[in-house]
Amino acid sequence: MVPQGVILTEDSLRLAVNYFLTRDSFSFDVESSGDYRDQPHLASISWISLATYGCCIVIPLDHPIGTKVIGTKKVPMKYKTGKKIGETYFKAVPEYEGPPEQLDLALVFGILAPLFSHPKIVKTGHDVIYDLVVVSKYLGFVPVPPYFDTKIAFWTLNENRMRNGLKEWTEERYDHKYDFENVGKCAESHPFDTVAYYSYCDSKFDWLHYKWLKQQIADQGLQKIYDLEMNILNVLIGMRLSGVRIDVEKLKQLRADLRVEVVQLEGNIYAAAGKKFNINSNPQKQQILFGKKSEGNQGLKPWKLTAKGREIKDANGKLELIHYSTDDEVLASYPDNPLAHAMREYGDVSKILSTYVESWLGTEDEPAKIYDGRIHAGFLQYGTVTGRFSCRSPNLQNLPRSSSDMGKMIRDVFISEPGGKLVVADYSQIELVILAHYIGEGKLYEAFMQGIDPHTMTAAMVLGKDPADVSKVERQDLGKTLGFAVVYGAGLGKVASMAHITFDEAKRVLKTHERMFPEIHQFKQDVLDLARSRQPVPYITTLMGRKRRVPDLNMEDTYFNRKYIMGAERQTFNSLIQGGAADLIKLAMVRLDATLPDEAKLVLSVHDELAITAPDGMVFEVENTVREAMTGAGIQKLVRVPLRIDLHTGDRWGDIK
DNA sequence: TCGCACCGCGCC
DNA sequence: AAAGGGCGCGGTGCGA
Repeated sequence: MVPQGVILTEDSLRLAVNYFLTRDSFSFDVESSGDYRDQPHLASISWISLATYGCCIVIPLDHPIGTKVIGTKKVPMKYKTGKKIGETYFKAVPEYEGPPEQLDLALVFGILAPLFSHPKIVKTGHDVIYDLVVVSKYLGFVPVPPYFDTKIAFWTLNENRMRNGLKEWTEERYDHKYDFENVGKCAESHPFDTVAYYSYCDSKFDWLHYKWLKQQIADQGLQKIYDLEMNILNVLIGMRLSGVRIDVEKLKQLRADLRVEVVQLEGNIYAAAGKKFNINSNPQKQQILFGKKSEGNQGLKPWKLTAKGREIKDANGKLELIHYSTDDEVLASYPDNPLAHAMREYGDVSKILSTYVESWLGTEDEPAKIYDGRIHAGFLQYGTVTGRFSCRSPNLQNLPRSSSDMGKMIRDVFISEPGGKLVVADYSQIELVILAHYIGEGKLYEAFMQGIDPHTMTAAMVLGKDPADVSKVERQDLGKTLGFAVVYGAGLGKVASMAHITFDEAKRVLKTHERMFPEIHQFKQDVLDLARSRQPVPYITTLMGRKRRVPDLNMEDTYFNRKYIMGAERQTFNSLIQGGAADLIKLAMVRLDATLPDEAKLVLSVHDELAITAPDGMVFEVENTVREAMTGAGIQKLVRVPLRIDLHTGDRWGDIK
């Protein structure tokens, strides 16, 4: 007889695990507790549940309370952040009986170990990387692949759907709701039986979804891309566990310096405005900049609408000051206004201080994002519609670039492991490589084959010059801008402002581009036609078979729909390119993980860039491994244009580039 | 008090 | 005539 439900004895646990060991797959889920539940490498585990064919067990490990209410007690009131409101405010909460005696944690993981180390049994979960990282700590090893992730599977099947949570899908597919109190957020405060049922359902339904998803992935031709995603899980677990090392002292010094600077810049603003106001408030900025001079404001003429403002204008609504933008482009358009100037200076520094310094170091209310001298950011596979990773807690994919002073200071805080170096490699022109790969013969392709910089080639063709005669500015303004225009679908206005030319000039430039690169424009049209030929929902597939569905491509062509259709066309084409680049970097990561020496670690992935920390004595070996992983034959075979990387090695991220 | 919309902005 | 693809996050201000 195989046990079911709550497991409180060693015998029943052993019986259950013996049964699980005879199956080919199981799903599992952990409930964590403590202050670090959003940091899986630190989280404490209080429950674990497992489900497979005909069996679902729930193992409480450290639940503090029972089920029966025996009275009420008063506890200090707290904000959701965990901070106490004060010593004098209390609220009454139910008091529960003591919990049943629970199995010893070490014993449980000792018994579960053969299951998690089994090389044939699939371990599945919902956002399973979290659970895999949590149990790694208790098992003493990272669970052995193969893995399956139901969240990533749902996303692979429909990357546009925003709500891919286990709860949403369980309600949708089984019309079953089991979480009425957000138990997962704070399991330890809920009665024993409630958590037991919750944990049971998490595993049980994950298991049911798994069986369905597995088939769907295969049926929809997505096996190859899904396998790639699953192969990366192991890499991401490693990145999450090791994190990236931070020079905390340097960061604290930077905080001190920037705080002083921000105070000074605030003072400049108040002086220029002639009064104090909240500089971070847009409405107040709009009032002061654009309000009447006679009322003590600057009386500047607003000219750029915000997104909301454009919407209102389109609907013939009434425009007010709050619908006009105060962004940097606008501020820069008043070069003679001291307040606008002061605001620009302040914006730079305060943004960097709050986003990259204060929030990492933490405040009284917000916990720091640095633990043990490392940042353990989360790289999410299901975070984008194109197949790229997103990154959060904190986002390490949007640090200011080291070409600016501020960016250099921030990136200098990222350091290698002691006695090692950071090796950073990025693909050069990856998006244009993919474009040229698809188009084949043509000037862009030729440029790559001859080793000519593609932006230079673009500028040369549009200007009717030899590439050797193209100036730096022409390459940057014209070549690069047109590259963006192609890949992102930029319009006239954007091209004009990016290339620093007039509207009419932009029009001519785009016309010339179309004449000189007809194959690019033809290819765009072909991509859209192919996508539209797929019905009921149009889609494209990337280099490795990833799908991007674009329902709006189907909209009826009316005046009002026009902008949505054109937006959908830009998304479609960009997804082909951006998604292909994502395929390549993900494949490179898998290849790298398989060949990198144990002493070196992949620590960052930023779209087309990888960073690895390597011991001093192994730098040369690691560099070669990275080069082979990113450009070797096994990956080069995917594109007919040579893949190239720029590779740099240094002590700090800021040293590089 | 909190969740959300909105703005603005950092990156590729 | 006009059209910027993909993210996460900090801050403000509003309304539930």
